[in-house]
Amino acid sequence: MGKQMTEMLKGTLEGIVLALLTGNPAYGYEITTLLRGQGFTEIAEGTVYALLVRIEQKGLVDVEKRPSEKGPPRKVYSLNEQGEKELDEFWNTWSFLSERLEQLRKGGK
Amino acid sequence: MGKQMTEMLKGTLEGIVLALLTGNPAYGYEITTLLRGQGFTEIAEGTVYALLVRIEQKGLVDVEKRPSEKGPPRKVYSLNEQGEKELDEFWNTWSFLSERLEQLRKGGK
DNA sequence: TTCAACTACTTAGCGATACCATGTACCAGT
DNA sequence: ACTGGTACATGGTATCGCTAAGTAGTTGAA
Repeated sequence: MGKQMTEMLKGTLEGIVLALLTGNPAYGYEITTLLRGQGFTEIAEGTVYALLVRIEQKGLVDVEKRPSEKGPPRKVYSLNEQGEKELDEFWNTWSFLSERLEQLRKGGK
Repeated sequence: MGKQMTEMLKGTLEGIVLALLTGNPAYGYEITTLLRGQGFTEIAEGTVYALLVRIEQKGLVDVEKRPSEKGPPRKVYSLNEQGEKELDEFWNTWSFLSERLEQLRKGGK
């Protein structure tokens, strides 16, 4: 999708992942394929893992290590209370930006 | 609005400014106050000027220097053809991201 | 058994962008 | 002379996504 998308994902990708995790614990590789399946075909694997490290360090998710049948053990991430709070704020920020942009698109000054 | 907004503006602020400039040439200081008036109260002045330098170097805008009655001369930016093309692409990228996010918000997997 | 392919996670270095802080400069009113 | 509004510029910082490469375990085909 190119450079524009790369820049636009900054700040939103984290929210996207948090949203994916709500009521649906998942591990890195799974999240990457999920994202790709939703059209983010060019998401770099390393990006997702780095993001997961970040949100873990920020205390937004709980982590549990589980064995896999076909590869190294998985690190399963689940959204915790603080993560839900962060996600709420994300949606607020997103809504604000989204509304401004839609207004601009309609030619609203 | 905080750190979340700062990150989210990366990639979108440029589009916002390009959108503001469509059919409406403006100078830096004016753009800054316009943005603040539209709710982006925390936009740093330096950010806008740096962005304007950037889009000028990318050839998205034409610049004209005009004297001001109350201060140093203004640099008036107007969107050119290439800028309109870039703005189109911006809206495409934005639409894609926006749709994905709205789907996520509705709980769509 | 060796090798490719898939699963699964990690990390060092890079580029782009917004922010902070500060500085320059011009003008008006007090 | 000083303050405040107008107008632009810049050097350094932090964040975040990408690139590229590596480590490791499993499976199945050659």
